[in-house]
Amino acid sequence: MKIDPAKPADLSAQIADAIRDAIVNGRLIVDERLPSEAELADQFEVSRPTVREALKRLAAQSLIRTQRGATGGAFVNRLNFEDAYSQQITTSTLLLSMNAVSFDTACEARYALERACAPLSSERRSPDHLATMRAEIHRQAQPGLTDEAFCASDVAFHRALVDGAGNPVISYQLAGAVEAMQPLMNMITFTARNREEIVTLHTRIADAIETRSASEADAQLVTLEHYTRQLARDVLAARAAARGSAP
Amino acid sequence: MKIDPAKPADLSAQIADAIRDAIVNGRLIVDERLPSEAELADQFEVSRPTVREALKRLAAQSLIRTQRGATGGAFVNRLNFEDAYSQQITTSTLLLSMNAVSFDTACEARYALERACAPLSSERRSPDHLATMRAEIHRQAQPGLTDEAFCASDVAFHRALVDGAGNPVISYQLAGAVEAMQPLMNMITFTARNREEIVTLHTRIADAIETRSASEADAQLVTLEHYTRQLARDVLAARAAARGSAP
DNA sequence: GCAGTTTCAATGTCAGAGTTTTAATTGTCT
DNA sequence: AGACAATTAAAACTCTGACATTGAAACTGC
Repeated sequence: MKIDPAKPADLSAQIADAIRDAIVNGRLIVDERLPSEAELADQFEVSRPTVREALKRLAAQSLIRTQRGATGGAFVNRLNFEDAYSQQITTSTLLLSMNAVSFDTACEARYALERACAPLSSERRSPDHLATMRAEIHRQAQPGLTDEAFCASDVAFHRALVDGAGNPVISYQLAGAVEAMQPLMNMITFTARNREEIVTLHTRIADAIETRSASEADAQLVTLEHYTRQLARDVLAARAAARGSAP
Repeated sequence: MKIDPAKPADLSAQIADAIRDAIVNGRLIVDERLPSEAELADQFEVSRPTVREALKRLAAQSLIRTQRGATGGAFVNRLNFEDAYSQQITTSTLLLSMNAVSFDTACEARYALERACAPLSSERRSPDHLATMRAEIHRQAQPGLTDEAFCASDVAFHRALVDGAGNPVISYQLAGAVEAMQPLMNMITFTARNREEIVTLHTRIADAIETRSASEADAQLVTLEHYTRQLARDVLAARAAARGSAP
């Protein structure tokens, strides 16, 4: 872990890569303390600011945490699901917004993955998950709700559905897909009439999960997917028409 | 974007957050150039090294890229799927290895998500994807293959299956789940006898995808999942027994 | 024995300077 | 005029050295 050929790229990037490698390959274990910045600077034969830049890179990925004081230093971080969630959500959001992924593609991915956990959720959901779903449905039926709040509630509902599967890996994988779509969903502003339809479908899904009928849940998710994608097509077509005539 | 209360945490973290916010919320667009380090230091009223640490944090997440020279500077990066893949794979790998996620849980997640894209893959797979799957199956049947190479080929096979769905969002979401499991898979070293069984199942899956029979592909994936999980249980039980008697 | 104080090593931050890279500009030659 | 070479300038990259801040451990006084 002392390799550092001064040839190609930034020193801080090379150092960060070396340390990251050591962590991923298990040469550095969780909660182990790295050498102090001064010692690292010595080892890699660079200055302390350069080492610090490398450490900041790792901190940005939640691979290490730092602590000040006499017994402080940089420690290998135990990556928790929460940190991973938020990273994944930012990344997914940017991927969707910057790569011009069509709403249709994102929608397909989301529902494909969500349907995958419907059977598991039917089997394992706790009363708590059901209560959350019911509460969100109730909120979605309130007439005064803003579009943003409706979409947030929509996300919460689907998240409860996913979490009901009781598999943190699936929850993690899906967090990005579901939450990252919220801004796109907001663009397809739902009218009051749309909401009724969606609340109906959500209710049927919750019913199916409650009675543990996986196939029914799947069927209702398919309906919801088709409905959402059709809605998006209509909105986009209307906008295209408006752009064609008005301006 | 000039907020910076000197109260709670690292300045570099605060600055990085501020800029990240600006990017995510679209106040900074792709390929837009940030102010130079000196100008940023001026704006935020900190020193240049502090600004640099903040920029390195963002660079670690592929949110910006930097370029030297007269027209250089920091530019908002267009996040591409490749960068997102590798980030996701590191994160997933660490999540699995450090959080003591059971092999069973990881396996369940992987196959649940993979089954979700079997119908799409059946419908859309190109001859190219089929060829890759066949080639990997052929490689897996070679007797001299090391365990590591077998597992790598296994990953390549499943990746082709996922990519066949033609949905980059799904591919991205699954890259972590599939590739991150490789180290775990390596621990469950396959004997030659196991390989035969797996090659048979892979062949059936490829056949099903080729003939576009989604239900058959799904059924074979279920079989493969059960087989893999049973295998893992056996290996773990054997190890537990060995630990109970020998040492 | 315990409360308060001091010590000290570590990170956080700063100022200033030199180095390297890169592109645009300028100048010269054909 | 157009093509190639030299100059210039802006920017990131790196270093040195210093000071500030923090927090636990050692130490002191009672």
